[in-house]
Amino acid sequence: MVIYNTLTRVKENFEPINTPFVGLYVCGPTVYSDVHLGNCRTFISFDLIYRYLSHLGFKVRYVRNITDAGHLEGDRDEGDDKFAKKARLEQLEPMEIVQKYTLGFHDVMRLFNTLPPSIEPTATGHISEQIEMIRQIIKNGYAYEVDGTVYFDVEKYNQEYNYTILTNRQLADLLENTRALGGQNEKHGRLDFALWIKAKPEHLMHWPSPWGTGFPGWHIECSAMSSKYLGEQFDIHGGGMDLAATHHTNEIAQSQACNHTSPVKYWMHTNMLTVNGTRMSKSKGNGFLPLELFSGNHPLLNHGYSPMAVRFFMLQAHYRSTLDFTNDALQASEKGYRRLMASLLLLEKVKPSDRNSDFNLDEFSQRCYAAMNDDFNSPVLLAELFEASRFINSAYDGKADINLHDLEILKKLLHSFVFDVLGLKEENSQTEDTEKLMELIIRLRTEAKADKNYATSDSIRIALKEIGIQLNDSKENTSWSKS
RNA sequence: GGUCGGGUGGCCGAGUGGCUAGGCAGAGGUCUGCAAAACCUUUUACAGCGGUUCGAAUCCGCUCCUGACCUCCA
Repeated sequence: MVIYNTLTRVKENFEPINTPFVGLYVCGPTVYSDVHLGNCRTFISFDLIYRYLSHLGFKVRYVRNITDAGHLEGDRDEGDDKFAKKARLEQLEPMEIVQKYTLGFHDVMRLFNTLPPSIEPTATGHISEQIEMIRQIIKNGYAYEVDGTVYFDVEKYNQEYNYTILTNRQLADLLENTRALGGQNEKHGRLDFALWIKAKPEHLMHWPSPWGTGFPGWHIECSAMSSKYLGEQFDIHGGGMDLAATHHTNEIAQSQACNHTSPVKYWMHTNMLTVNGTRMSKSKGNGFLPLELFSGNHPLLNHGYSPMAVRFFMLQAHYRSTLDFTNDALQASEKGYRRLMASLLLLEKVKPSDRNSDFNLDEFSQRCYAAMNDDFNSPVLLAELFEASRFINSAYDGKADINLHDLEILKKLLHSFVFDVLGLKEENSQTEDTEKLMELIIRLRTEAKADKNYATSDSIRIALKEIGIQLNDSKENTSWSKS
């Protein structure tokens, strides 16, 4: 299996540090507002990665943090804490904000059928670990304190290590291009960033520390928590591409400065979700909320899309490509998703043949694994699955053969890839009452049709269509589905 | 300005030297009281110019367009 490593900018063979164990750390959300769809894409991408690694038999410890403290507005190191600011706005305690949006995040993740991480640590729950790490960095000579605030000394660090290793930029260029930002008069260097920030009296969230009362800088939490749960060196660290240049660059620097080891073997970055070609982001205000998407309550949407249709939409693009979010594209995915699921249902009804199978299962299986082994290429996997889908439909029609042995293998294989690896699931969970009511309505309509009372049968069909129920007439019977 | 990507058929989106990606839409067909749904078959492509090669969407050069990061964001 190969994984594209941002660190080296090539696909590398995946060899865990301590196989079969795999340490996977993903930067989670900052829970001061609703997660938007772009955030979800990253977590769905890493859900796929987590699922596939597990499917291959790796024992994965998946750590995804919750940032619930210390995340500043802008890069002004004397800025407001995002939680405190939002809390004042909503007249709530900061931890109420954290609780509200953490629960909302989990709800959305559940709807998208993502597996929960093995550990979901919070920044506020690891203040002492962060303080300890900062102390060690100061002790090692890569940070300094100014009036209760601790800064990381980037230029000092860069004398011994390569600060810009992840983005391959020149430090000199960065120095030239850095704007005049807050806290500059305290900092020794323009690129220095805060590890610990002195709390002003009005700050709601603060903790005691060797440097006085304050709160941690954004980047230190991930360094502290990843090393605590995965060790000083672990296999995979992931996040959105937007985090690479600043957050992840600083994480590497902090860990190196603290432990003198490169913390991560494979850095993986997911690309952005775009709307009309522009990145979906909180600050631009062009973000979709998942619930708007599910309900269709948004000016850009014709109707609501189910979580699985959206998940399918995201899986149809590779995680390192930008993905453009349009109504047409979603509609296409919705239909494709239904088609795939329909053929899986049909597979259960395929009758095994005595003759040789017309489907080469070995080759099919190999192609599926080859797709995923090539840096988790889910679009190619889906293309393979649609080949199987076409075969299933033919076999169901009696136009192709599959023997009992192969049929069982095919079922197992498809279930593994569709449900376990891609994390898709059947959504048509109807209540018993609905099921019985629909049986009744369909029976009445069938009777009307038998009497050639087409006015009645057609009006039933049209009325159901209007409330979103599609009747599917076939030779033998009538079934229904949500349209 | 610096760094790194991308430009693929009506839309989305894979593919990195020769072999139909796939999905949706369109067209034709099967089925049907009509229709829808479903299924089957199927047309349209690699931004432009030049080069390397027996052969390039794929490698190289130039041009144009475009995105991300460099400032909080997955």
